Amino acid sequence: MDTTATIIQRVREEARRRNVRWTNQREAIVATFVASKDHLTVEELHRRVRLKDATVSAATVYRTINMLTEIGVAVRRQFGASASAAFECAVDRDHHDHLVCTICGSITEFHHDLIERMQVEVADTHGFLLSHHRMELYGTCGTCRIQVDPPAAEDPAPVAR
Amino acid sequence: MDTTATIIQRVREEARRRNVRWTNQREAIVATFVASKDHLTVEELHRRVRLKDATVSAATVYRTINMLTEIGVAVRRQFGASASAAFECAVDRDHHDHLVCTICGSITEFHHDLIERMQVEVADTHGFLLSHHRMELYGTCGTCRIQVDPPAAEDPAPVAR
DNA sequence: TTCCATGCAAAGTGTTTGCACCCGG
DNA sequence: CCGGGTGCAAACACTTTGCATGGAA
Repeated sequence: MDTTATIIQRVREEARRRNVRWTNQREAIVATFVASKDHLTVEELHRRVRLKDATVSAATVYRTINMLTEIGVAVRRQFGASASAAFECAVDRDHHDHLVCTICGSITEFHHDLIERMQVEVADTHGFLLSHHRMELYGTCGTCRIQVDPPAAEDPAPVAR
Repeated sequence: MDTTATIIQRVREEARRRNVRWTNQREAIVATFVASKDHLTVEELHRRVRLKDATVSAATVYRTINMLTEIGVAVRRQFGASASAAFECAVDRDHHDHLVCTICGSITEFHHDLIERMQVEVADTHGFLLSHHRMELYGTCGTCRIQVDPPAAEDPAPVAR
């Protein structure tokens, strides 16, 4: 089990190895990022970092998150048609895909080994050497289903599409 | 089997039903779009439309492709980290997912029923009511594998990047 | 002291929109 | 004619980048 501090330490060492300087801004950004367990947009990450150090600019957050993505500490995601990218910390995390609620936007992670194996098979069948994939399932989460679909539904069914 | 003309006719009727006017620009854009069997960006579609009618603006292509997407004639896709969206004609096409070659960018469509069923199952397990999904498999296509991985490689390997 | 990193603002990209004019129904 | 459609340019949202300055090593 890695504490936030341990992860930061690791990133710091990786940075040193690459002759990347360790600044206060990076410390603040990385600390905030690895402490966040959800999927963050740059804007949200910037907002949280500002609480610690109000001088950090958005440009630096972008530069830092890109650096973290390059060294494999962050993973970039792009959900739905949302314009902005979301990032999640990749340290000590296994590969997974996402279920996205189209009502409330909540994100649930899942891993399905058989699907993964079949994806390799599909790639194989078409002569592709699979390197990675992107799979997002969109729908209505349990909580929203209850609110959208009241228990005693007497309304005519909505037109399918 | 539907000819391009038949499809245009259908779109035209759908437009009339919605009190959407049929202009020369729309005729040109829709005709070009349904005749294209590949995945087009707006820029590429605009380029092709201009060959027929040089006065059509990009704004109109955006407005028209958005209209086509709304009425279900076009489907918007977003491959990889590419900034621009790709559109494909949805008329007379069944649902499918994509294999994308990360070397040459070629796109292969596929459908795997078992995967689809398991996706529903995954959603179910997490209390989600699945509405749609997005699945793209990235890798190296057969053609590129041969060129990237030459049978008898005598050249020094290029620096990875 | 040497460069990399930063903040700022400007530039870039892909897409949307306000507006005056145009034209299909 | 009437109201939606169009071209143009400006606005937009997100992200990157040039530049002068600042700070880590």
